[in-house]
Amino acid sequence: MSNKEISTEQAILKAAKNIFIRKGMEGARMQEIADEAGINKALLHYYFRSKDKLFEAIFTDAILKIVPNIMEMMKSDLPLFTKIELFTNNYIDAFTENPFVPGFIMHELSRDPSKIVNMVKNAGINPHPFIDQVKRETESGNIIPVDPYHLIVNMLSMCIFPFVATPILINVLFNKNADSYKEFILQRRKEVPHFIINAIKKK
Amino acid sequence: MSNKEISTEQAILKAAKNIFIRKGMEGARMQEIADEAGINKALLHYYFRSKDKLFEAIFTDAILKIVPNIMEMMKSDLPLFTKIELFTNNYIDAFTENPFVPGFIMHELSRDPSKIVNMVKNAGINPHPFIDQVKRETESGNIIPVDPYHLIVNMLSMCIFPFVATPILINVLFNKNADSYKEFILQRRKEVPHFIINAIKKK
DNA sequence: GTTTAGTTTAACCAAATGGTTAAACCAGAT
DNA sequence: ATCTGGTTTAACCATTTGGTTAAACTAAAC
Repeated sequence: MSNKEISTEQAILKAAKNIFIRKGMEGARMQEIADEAGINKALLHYYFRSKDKLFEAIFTDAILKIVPNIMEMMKSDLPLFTKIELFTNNYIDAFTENPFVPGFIMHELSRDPSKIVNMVKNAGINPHPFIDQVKRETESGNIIPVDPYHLIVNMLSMCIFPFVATPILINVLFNKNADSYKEFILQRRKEVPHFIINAIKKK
Repeated sequence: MSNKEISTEQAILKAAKNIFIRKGMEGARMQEIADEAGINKALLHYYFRSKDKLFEAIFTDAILKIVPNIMEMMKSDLPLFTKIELFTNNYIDAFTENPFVPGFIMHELSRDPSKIVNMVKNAGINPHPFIDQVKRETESGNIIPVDPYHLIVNMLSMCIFPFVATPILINVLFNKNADSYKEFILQRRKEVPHFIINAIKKK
């Protein structure tokens, strides 16, 4: 495997990522990807065999950017408020570094839900330790009572949605000021856990 | 315009809605829509001229299901906590009645952001009365200090995301139990404003 | 019955699409 | 120089796609 081969393959992956993110699986055209990679279209098939397989490579890479360490946090014995901070910070950090991922996954979620569902399940995500902990804290009277399922969904919502809705937020909320939006996203890291903890903290 | 014509047009719209929601604009095939409507494909062009125009009709209808009365709420003089309840309840009710809308809009948001941005702006959505109100309440010391932009985004996130992420939630959180998910969605109407108000209410 | 306007059909069209093929190219080894 | 294996190319392929066309159909009006 020569150095030149890695370069062509990487060029394809990079171009495919750009096009698939912008156009989705159905909207992306192999010729377009080849053009962006600066190669002959037949090479896409030489290296990746089919459009499906190329897409799979990009998509799997995207998913793997967010799933792995969430599990460790879910299983740990850390205090609830610390967990909430870790959970939200982990997600927001991962999305800040890879801002295309949430929109990409949500886009594919409507096109082919089973694939994403299987990948998330195969990653072994198990929310029950966290759910049990929220229940215990509620029963002990340590927090304002909250249904753990709603708490999880609220946390996910506030982490993911702002990245998915970027164009709307920039244009409607921030008057087309992308810098304001960036500043806003940086603040999310602190504001989201703060908001969530305030919602359940006894005073 | 005969009764028969309305029927063919409606059959097309109904079938197109189903297919566009499932497949998106790029993934939907005119022959497939025709098959589902039980008509000859040429009729799609006879009635709607092109795939774009047919899609436009479906999409505009979807957007109009959620935008209009949010404006009235934003401009009113109601107390902040009441507004939060109205805002979240309005959204959740609209999505409960039209569960395809959030996913459909999010899907199109990645494909063609400018269209959605323009539609939302043309609807005259102006968040500033609400933003000003949150600022006043914060300065008066009536609520826990919260940045109004983050508050708005949190509210939108918690209203919209659970509908977009339906397949993930049903399969990962609710063990494929669609009835549990439905129950969960019904609870959202009360849980979301409750959570939000708890987060900013002084105790 | 004929005429008319609207609706529908089957056949057709040109372009686009993902993919295939075989030859040319390249560089290292002999 | 030739051989070899890997890479790349241009041409080609069959199918699909959104759209067009002209004829057939339908029902109401006269």
